[in-house]
Amino acid sequence: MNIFHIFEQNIKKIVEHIDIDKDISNLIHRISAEPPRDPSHGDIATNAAMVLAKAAKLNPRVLAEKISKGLEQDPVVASAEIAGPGFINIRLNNAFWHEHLGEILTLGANYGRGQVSDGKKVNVEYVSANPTGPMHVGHCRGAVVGDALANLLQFAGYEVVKEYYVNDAGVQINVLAASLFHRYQEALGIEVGGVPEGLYPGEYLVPPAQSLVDSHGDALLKMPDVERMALLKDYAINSMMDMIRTDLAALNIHHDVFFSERSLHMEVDGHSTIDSMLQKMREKGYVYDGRLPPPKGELPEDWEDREQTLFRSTQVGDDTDRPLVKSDGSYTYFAADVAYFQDKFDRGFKRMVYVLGADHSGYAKRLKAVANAVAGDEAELDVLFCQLVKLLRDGEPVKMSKRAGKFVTLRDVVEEVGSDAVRFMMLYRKPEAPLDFDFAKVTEQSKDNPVFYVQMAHARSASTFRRVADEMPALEVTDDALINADYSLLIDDGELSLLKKTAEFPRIVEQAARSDEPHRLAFYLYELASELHAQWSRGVKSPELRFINHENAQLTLSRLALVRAVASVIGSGLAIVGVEAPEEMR
RNA sequence: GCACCCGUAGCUCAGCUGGAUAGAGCGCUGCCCUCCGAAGGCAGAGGUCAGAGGUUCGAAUCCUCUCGGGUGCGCCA
Repeated sequence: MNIFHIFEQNIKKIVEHIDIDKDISNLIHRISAEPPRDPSHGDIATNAAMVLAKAAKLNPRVLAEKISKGLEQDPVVASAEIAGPGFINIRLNNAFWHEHLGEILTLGANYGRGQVSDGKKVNVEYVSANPTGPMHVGHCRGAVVGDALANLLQFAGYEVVKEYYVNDAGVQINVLAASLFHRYQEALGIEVGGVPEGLYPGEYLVPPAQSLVDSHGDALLKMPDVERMALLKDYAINSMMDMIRTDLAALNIHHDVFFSERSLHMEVDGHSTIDSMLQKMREKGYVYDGRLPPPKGELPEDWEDREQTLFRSTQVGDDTDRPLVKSDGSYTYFAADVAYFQDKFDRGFKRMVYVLGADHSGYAKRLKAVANAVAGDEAELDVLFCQLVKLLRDGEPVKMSKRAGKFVTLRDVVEEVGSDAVRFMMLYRKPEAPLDFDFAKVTEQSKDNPVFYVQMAHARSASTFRRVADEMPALEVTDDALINADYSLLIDDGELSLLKKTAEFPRIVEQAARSDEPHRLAFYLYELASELHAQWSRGVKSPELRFINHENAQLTLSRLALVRAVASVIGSGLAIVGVEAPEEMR
């Protein structure tokens, strides 16, 4: 399906038949077949001659001559010219591209699918915002990148589970419960004054408090402390997670699994998941009691040197060993994380992807260490970091004050600019680079705005089909008719160039999936849209190039086939990105 | 002090894991509809790829160092 792979294989076969004394088996993998940067160089370029020249003791151009002879045996190869330092530029004849168009249409939504993996289980964990309040813009980027990556991997053939790690343990949840209780008392009309220092001041706890009153009345006031606290915690976590799920749904994000940190701490028959993980790790020699050197740089005020239970992560690549047990005897967040990874591994995942914010960059090493200790080379772990998003309005930074509780929520952003614009813009940059997000620009309807530009290409395709139904009612434009159209009528340079761009899709998907870089898809979609708009505009100037030709039904049909192929690929791409592919712009 | 990320056109950024003359959008200079295919298209100007070494047929890309910017550095989650 990926035509570049096909030719790469062909080239490798040809090379094996060329007489070279030296063993070249360790060089073969460096041979590549790629679209040349400059399209005038042809359809496919290969570096084979340059890679092998030394071993063959031949001038690269001489070796290239031999390889190109072999390539020209292939009936679909129109020419194979030697250029520059020894590149071979391959030009394929139109018949090849025409046949490929048929393939795109036949495969439809499956074109480009399933190329990287054969159902390997991957766990993609993303968002994982603390359930102590609504999601703010800071969460947005990781959420979108993680979701698009998961879609991409799924499309590429992995069996993907989208997972959210719910940090529903620790003191923050006690604070949340206490904050809810404060609002609960307010809702009952009890004079409690303002929200005390240290509790969450946000108003988002007011509605859950009210519904707690509706369902329980003042029953909580009479409960024993322990019982009340337990109820408040459950209630608060559930309310917050409901709120978060709603926010995520507005961004077209739906996780398969919400994994509770608290469940790792819960004891069954006297021991928890973390207990047994610790036991296992102790047997493997990764857990010991010892002292940690004080941190470098500024020493924390309450630093005390003490013996504690440590994880020997330095043995598996970390900079320092990590504490597992706090001074009050409870487990650290890190301990839960080890158990969590163990759990993922036990669930059969061969690959774990963590999408984290840039402020967690220091966490990568210890996560990898954990993976190493738990799974050895049975599973791999990748960490993706998303840099910060700078919010702008007409070029001016949007002021946010955390102290006043006046941060921009994710919901604010989605409601203002829409899920499509948010998602596309978050992907229109590589994740490790900071991102400017200007409210004014992303809602603009012009080519200045990539979301709009790509969506319009899809809408234009759809409108072409609407129009042909209107203008040429006698023409039967069915899927069958398009698949059986006479593609040999497509000979215009612009049409061929559009077709070739479309045919790059499987390759882009593969590269993006292999490198965990969903943003490549967004850029590709922009390029493809641009090709379509360009061809459309040529039709403005030269009516004989229009997709719809009233005098020539056969030509119209074959051009519509091309348009359908483009729309289909844009549709697949946008689905991965998680953005709607509209039938019309409004 | 240490670790990770970033530095490419005036601005915002791509650059296909080492390939040919480094690309796009915005901005700038021109051009293309007297609606029914301009929410668009075409062309031009604009670069010491932060700097210095190294690796090789070949470096924006890999290695080392320097400079500049960001983030994080026990018992928080």
